[in-house]
Amino acid sequence: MAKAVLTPRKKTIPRRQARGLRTREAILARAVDIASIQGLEGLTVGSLATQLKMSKSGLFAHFGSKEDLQLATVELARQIFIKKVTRPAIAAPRGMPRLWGLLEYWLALVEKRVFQGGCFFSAASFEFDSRRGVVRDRIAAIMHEWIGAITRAVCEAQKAGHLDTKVDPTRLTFEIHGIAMGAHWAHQLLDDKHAYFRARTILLEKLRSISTPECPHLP
Amino acid sequence: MAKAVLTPRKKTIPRRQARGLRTREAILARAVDIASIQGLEGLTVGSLATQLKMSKSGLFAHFGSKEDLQLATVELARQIFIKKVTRPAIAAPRGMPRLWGLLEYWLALVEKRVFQGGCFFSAASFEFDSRRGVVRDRIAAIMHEWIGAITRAVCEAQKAGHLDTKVDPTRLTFEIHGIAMGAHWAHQLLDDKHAYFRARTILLEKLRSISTPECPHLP
DNA sequence: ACATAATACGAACGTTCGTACTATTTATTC
DNA sequence: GAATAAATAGTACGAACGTTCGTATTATGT
Repeated sequence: MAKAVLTPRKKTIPRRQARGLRTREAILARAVDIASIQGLEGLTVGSLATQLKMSKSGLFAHFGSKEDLQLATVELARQIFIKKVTRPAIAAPRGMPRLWGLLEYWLALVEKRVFQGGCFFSAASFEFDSRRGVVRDRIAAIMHEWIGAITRAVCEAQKAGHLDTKVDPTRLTFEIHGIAMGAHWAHQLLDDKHAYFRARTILLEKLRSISTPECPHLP
Repeated sequence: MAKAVLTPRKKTIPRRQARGLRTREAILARAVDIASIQGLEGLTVGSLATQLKMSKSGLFAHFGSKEDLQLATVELARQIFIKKVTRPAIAAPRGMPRLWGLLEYWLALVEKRVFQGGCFFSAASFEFDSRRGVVRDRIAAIMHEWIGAITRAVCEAQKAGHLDTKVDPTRLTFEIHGIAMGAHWAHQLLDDKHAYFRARTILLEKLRSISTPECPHLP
């Protein structure tokens, strides 16, 4: 249970080359899915090795510790999130279109089951929110990043004259984020088939109700 | 790993008496706290026994299996939730006061850290939403119950003439629930000190905006 | 009081956990 | 093609996992 927190990491991991990097990728790809289903603690070296038809030791050699594996898994999940949500959204012009892009791609991410077990970060958030250590810190940092991205999009929408400047960006972000997370929850746990439709409707109406006449068309 | 799903539970647990029930209560009280921090899977027989200065076997004798322990833990969490949220809220008169009571007591529950690790059911929801089995089913059923309670309160508020009858109760519940869950998330993971204040403000303004002139005073 | 049942314990089961050390196989480099 | 380094496998470890069993201790009912 108590990790060797004091002993500095000794294990030397060789500088990986093409092949090593490929297997590492394969491992982490699987790890992200397992973690999204079983949680980052439920993600075990043994099950991961079995599923990939590798030996435990061969797999483990790619990481210095389980904590490293968790960290790397979180990192890949972040990359996927950026690729599927943040980046496509940034392709849209600053202002309301970009803000809506963030939300739409986020909802689509979970709806399309890019992570087998629903929203990776919602699950990880609630799994680690009462723990300590680098994994929790990293998850929290990424979520700060995400909240920051939404808040920034709101501010830009105000600067672009698409959104009423009287609304508090932090507060709006809070609302938006809660509703989207509620959609994930209702969809995953309660099998609410209309969860995403409802979330979209609510978010769209919310945004419309505070948008200016100059705001570009919303879907 | 693979549970004996087919074999019916054989283990005979004696009909508990005063003493047995007392220790069982003590076990479960601790279990709820551990589970709210470490999750229902992270809740282990060994750690539970150590913390209670009991033997593993003596503790385990109170339950037929770990699954039973988890189930009993969930059940106690539900009782606590009912005691601290549902029941006090029902003391308020039907309509808007009762609806607001549900929300206020719910937020207070987590703010006052009744469960050491934040919101027990939000954590359990995201931990089990991609699994199968009786534990998941029970959690989902309890959450359905809870959503039902809010929805009913909304309907009553409409019948009482406190709330605009044009609003869709299911949809309003969806919104409300998302925002409250977002508050738990922001508070627990991001250490957002204003999370509950913000959530209250948002919920109150939301309710005010759709309340009728006949609606009793909101806080 | 004595018999019966409830309660708790200690020890052990087989399994899996994360991790470490040593081989062996597979690439790369000279 | 031999030397070197990377990549995987093999084996073993101590601890913890859930669970079972036999036994001692405590309470209850007669």
